[in-house]
Amino acid sequence: MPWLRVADALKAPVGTQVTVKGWLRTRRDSKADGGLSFLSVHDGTCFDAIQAVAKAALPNYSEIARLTTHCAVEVDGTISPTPKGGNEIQATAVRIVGLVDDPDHYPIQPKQHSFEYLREVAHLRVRTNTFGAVARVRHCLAMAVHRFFDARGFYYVHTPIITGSDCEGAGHMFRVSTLDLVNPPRPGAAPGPSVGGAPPAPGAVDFSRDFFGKETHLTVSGQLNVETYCCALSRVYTFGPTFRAENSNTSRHLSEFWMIEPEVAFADLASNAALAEAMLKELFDAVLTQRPDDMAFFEQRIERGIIERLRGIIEKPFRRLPYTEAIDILLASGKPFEFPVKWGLDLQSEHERYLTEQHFKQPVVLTNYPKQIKAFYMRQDDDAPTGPNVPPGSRTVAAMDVLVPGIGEIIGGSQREERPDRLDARIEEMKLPIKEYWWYRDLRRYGTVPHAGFGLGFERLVQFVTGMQNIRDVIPFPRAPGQCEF
RNA sequence: UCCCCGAUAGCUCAAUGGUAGAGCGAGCGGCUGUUAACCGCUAGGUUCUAGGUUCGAGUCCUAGUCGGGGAGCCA
Repeated sequence: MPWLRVADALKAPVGTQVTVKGWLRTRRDSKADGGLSFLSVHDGTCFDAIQAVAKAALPNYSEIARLTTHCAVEVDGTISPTPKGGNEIQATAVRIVGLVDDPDHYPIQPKQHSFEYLREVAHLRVRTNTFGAVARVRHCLAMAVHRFFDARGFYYVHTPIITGSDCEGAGHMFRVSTLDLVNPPRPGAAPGPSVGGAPPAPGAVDFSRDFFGKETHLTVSGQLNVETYCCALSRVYTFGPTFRAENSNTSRHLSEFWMIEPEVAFADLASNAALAEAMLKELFDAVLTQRPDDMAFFEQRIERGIIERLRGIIEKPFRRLPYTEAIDILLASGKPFEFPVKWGLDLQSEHERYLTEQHFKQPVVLTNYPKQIKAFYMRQDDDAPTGPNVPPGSRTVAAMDVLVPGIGEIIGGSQREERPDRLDARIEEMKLPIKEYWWYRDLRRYGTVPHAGFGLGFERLVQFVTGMQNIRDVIPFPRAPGQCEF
């Protein structure tokens, strides 16, 4: 008999002889027709399980009648309609492949479990409805990302995970080292082979003897590297893991997460924002059309209205809003914010939430932030901002944040500073180690072009699409401070 | 990292400083084309960890670990 995925067996014509292989969700027994068991079998190929009907006449029925949740089985049988509509399998054979040992203590039971509990059994939680659905939606989004960029002539660039520059500028980094932590080499200590690099300061650890001959870390962003490929291939993107050693304990932060970073040559901030908007809309559309089964589940059990919200976002243009105007709106709102609203200060969560959830009720692209609160590589705007709330002498940069209701910042990006003198001036101003940026600055010396890009937090995207509240529940094995089991 | 809250059976939760309980799940039986099934019986506990107060601590105190909500850092 042909082995069908459960997704295909559910659509197969009545009368088809099939084999399905998978795991039991539940078993229910009946004494009707001389005794039968209903086995709900799923294999992860779609949200639904298929019901197999096993009659007492089967030679191994006494074993079948003892099957419990997540026992592995192979079922041969004939596709038939159920009395209530839909397909089921009239089993001619049920082969028991793997039993569940000690079902009383098996961590996953046919009942609602809290997400906090399931996180402690992350190796098994993917067998549940919710985490199976999250896994499929996550895959669907990842594939849609690649399709979106491929269709527009972007090249997928594998930027390095290990970085030798500690100047990527986005928070604390994880050290990568093969040195002996207990007794690291120091100058003046027992001599050993030096791999290379500058002589260390007295008393400091001698990283010239480390694996790469210098200090190395896990990357906090592929952007600086991908800019080099952008300045040769025109349209590129990275999609890979990113590491932040920050002590963040929130439902929106991970120590290890995946980020999508496109970079486009001969592009300005406006086209950057347009790309971000087109991408998000296409991703939402992909999930709605390709995973209606899983999205129906999220709609029903995780967040009411999520499907309509995504549809609404696809249909309406995003709101564009310069930072200066956002300040005007916040000041005019009369809301008693906990943190001050003042031109030059960064917006707090409560301010962003007011804009997306109350004032506009839709995604908002905030642009042209004060230069003092943004990164060194962002392009300095030629025009000075004007308005009643702008202090004299203020300057902005071509930065953008895409804010969405519920999550907040989902994308951060900018047009990059392509003018060598202006870039150097910013590096000096911010007292960054200019020597470390030698190859990044070379891009401005040799055939510089305006270019722009952004970073999309993949897990935040999955969160937004599914309505899952905690980011630790949209990545298979979350890494967070104090959390690296599995 | 900061503020607030929490941790008791496999899971979700009760228990005035004085004998540790229920529902679900599991095992056994009954009933039923069942599908959050239903009914009965049974088993199931180092009350997060380490100290302390007390005649006596699940309960009070201290510290830690982990989890939740909010904030910061950001994606």
